[in-house]
Amino acid sequence: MIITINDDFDLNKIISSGQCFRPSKINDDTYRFIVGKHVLLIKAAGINSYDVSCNEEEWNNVWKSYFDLDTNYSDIRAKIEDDYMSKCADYGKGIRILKQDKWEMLVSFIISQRKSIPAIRSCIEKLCFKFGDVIGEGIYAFPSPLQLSKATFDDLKEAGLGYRIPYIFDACEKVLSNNIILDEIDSLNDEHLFDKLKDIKGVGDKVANCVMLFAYHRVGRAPVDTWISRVINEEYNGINPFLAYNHTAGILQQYVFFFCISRQ
DNA sequence: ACTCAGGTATCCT
DNA sequence: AGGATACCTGAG
Repeated sequence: MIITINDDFDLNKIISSGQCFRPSKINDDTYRFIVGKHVLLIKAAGINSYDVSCNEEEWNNVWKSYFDLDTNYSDIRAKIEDDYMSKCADYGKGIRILKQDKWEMLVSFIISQRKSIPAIRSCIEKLCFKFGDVIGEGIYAFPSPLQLSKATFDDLKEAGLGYRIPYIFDACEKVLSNNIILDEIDSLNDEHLFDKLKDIKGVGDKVANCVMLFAYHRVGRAPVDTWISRVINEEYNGINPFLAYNHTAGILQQYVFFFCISRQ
């Protein structure tokens, strides 16, 4: 099926911007995304048009919101009045903030601490392969809380999780016991959601903000990692520029982050 | 062999 | 409250 997207949309930048770990480029022009048990193959098919492997119903019900297609990113870029931020936004034009699965983001960003992006990807794929459902030929879903909770300590050690293993078990336990209901806490305001996520072991400020931005779509949150911290110090005299952007801080953060990792 | 990676918990003051 | 330190493991 051919679909049309009239706003910023760059598949390569989206999967390279550090917000997701499983989506991949599977050949010269086709990209693969996975949401739950849905697998999407998508490739450019002309100006603003794309060839997608799903039908219209699935596109409307699953992928439109996943790609955040109701938000106008070119408008957001146009309103930036800060030179450094504008430079990053021009460079990152086409990035969108994906609306990803809450559990997957929680686990993924707990794993992400003190790991390189290739190492994070490798860990996550191992977990999917070992504990996730088969959803296609050689394609595995992200494991559910119950599926992950069945893993042994040694299983997770083999997957390369290291000292994060107890963090993952704590997340499983809190979710399975309904101590934290990931869908329900979506109704909380930013500060309360932030605190709730940080109740989970291994979730600090940065991970909580990433989960909020990439799963709960709290686009006002701008996670501060080593790259962003460096930018704050080197470009903004130690004063966090994202705090001034109430409702688009997270989007700008992605432009800046992508700019940084692309030029390392 | 060696450093560093999209941080966090813990232990200080 | 804020600073220092240890931490599993893989990629470069």
